Amino acid sequence: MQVRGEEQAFKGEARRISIVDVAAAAGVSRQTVSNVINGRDSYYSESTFERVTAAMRALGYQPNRAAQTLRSRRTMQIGYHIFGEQLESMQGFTLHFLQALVKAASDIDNQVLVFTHHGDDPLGVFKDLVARRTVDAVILSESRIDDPRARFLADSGLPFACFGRLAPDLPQQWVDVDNVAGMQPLVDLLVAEGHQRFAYLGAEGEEYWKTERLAGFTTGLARHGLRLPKASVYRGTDTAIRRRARQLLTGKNPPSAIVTGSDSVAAVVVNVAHALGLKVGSDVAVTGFDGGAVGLLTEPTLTCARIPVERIARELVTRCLRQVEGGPNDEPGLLVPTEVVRGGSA
Amino acid sequence: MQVRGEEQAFKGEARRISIVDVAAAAGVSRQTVSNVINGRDSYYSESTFERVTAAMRALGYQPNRAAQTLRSRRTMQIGYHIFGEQLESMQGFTLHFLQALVKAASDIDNQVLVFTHHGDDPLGVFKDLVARRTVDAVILSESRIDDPRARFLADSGLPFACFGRLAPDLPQQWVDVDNVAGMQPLVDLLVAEGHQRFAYLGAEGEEYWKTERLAGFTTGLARHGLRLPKASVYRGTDTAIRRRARQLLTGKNPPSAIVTGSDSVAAVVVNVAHALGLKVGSDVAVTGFDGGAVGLLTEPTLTCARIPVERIARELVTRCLRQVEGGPNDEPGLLVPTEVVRGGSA
DNA sequence: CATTTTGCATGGAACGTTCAATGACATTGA
DNA sequence: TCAATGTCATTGAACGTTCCATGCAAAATG
Repeated sequence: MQVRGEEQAFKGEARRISIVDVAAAAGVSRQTVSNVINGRDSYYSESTFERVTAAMRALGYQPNRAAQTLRSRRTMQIGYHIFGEQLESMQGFTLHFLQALVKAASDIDNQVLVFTHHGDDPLGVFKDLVARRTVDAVILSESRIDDPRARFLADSGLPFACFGRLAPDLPQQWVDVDNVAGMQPLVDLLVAEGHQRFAYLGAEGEEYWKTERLAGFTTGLARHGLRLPKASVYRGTDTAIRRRARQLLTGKNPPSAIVTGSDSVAAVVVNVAHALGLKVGSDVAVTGFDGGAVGLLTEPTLTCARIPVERIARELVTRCLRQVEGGPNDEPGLLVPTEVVRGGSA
Repeated sequence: MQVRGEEQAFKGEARRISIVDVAAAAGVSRQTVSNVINGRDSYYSESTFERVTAAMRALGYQPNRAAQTLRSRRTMQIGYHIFGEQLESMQGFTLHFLQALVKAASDIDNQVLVFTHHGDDPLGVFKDLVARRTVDAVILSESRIDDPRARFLADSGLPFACFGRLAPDLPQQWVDVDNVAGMQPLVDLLVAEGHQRFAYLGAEGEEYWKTERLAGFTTGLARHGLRLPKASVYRGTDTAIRRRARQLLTGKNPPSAIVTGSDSVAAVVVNVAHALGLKVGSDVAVTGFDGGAVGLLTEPTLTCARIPVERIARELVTRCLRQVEGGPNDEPGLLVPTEVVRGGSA
């Protein structure tokens, strides 16, 4: 029926060493080893701890996840759901965040399972997830204010948290970047450098973060008593941005600083400036918003507001797991401040 | 010690319905239900199959993964390892492939766990993976000819497969795009359209696929008795590509078709052509190589050689799992042909 | 007819861990 | 002194499934 290889054969497989082997080696019981593993430190003495850990190391023992899960009902796995139809401009960022998430999870001994919907039923994946309990919690990316995925998970009782805003009746389960406040330190920096004439360029589209970043910039300027003329603000496609940047920089009374809504837009602007023979950083300042790989590939590197993906990932993971443990769940949604990355472009 | 929420409390939790509930409802034994679930069709009759499936549906039963894993030693999970330091240009593609992988895995009831190395020990993740058996197999991206990860996994006995080439002593475990042959149909297409003067632009770097695509293009031309002058070939950064494209298109005797090594390079070329007032597709033809989201965002959309990520993902998954099942493992590494996507750019 | 095979079904054991209850012994307090 | 408390450790049971061996009637075989 079932063809079998040589080394892989089910029976022939060397019996994996288990907790009882460790117990025997250390001269204690199963449960004591278990207690040591799970750090229930009031249940064992210093000396047994030493002996047990020594035995574990000596035998190269690692607890079996399936057995732990079966008994404790914790999978130590977190689901991460991404959309199928991601904008090209978002893909780099999504991967960047995914890495941070994997890191944050593994720091507390959890792993990340990736899901994406396919087929007609966008919630199908989640139904399965709920029924089989193959993850302890779920993290959603790009959540909208009224996200059907969040709604479904809330109803089903599976703990979750979102990267993005969420409806006010689910006030606890989201973490997002503070786009508005995030612009302030950049503005402060530019003003301190003596810049007076500003322009803003951003990607087209009605996503809230795009409008927020622009809003953050204008209020940031207002704090310094400066105002941004309508003509100095533009949002459009990459090509349009390119054209517009050239216009701005070659026009009379050009801006001394161009603030952008994302690193990729900033990269385009840097390119245009170069093409015009301008020295970015001295002739004209350019700032970005993201802090991913793009900003490191420009010449000079970008000065930008960096989205602290590590912090956000950590925050999402802990929020999820707090729910899993049934801990208090009364913290509000969280707006995380950005960090200023000082590159050479401003 | 451990604070508990109301609904989440461990004891208070409604007992999940298990295989014995289904067995009782259907009036058969545990084992029979198990046989039905696992499709061991020679062990049950048509009528019991009906009753059992009816009972499963009625109770909303889904087998518990942890219990299955514990007993059968199969996690139904595949690990996917990505590098931390991915080039910006690769990120979009990596995510694209990840989605295909998740799809391919879930089609055969498997899930994908993502790993990335962090810290000093790049193989640490894999050690853990091997010891805890939290996945049945691993898929590696961007494997090099002599990849230490592959070497380690081969030694440890954990089944794996790579997206990319691999050393000849591990001849079975890789799948890759046929970059050389992939260019041929594009060339055929362009020649059939009457193009005679070609140019090639590609990204800088020594990765084998970059040189292969260029090689594929020149041999493709050779088949039609055409030769590509040295001056018509260029590889460099985005900015350099932009400059070079402008040179080519504004020079005398400009190429009627510009073939590129990737969609993102093609997008840049399309941009330049637009800026020069040329109509892409009629004034000048441009082709890409990838078939991801980038090519759909240009105007017109790109004609390109599409990397069949779905096929590659499927192929990798089946190769892994065949090893897991101990089946024959004697197929050689696989070069997958590309598909031509006819956009408006050529 | 006796025997083997086939089709279908069953119950006990095991996978490796954590939960829950209990125990032995030393220390503290009245 | 005796009970109460605290510290450390142990044992039996359970989590929910699949493996393994076995059973039994009907069908096929010699």
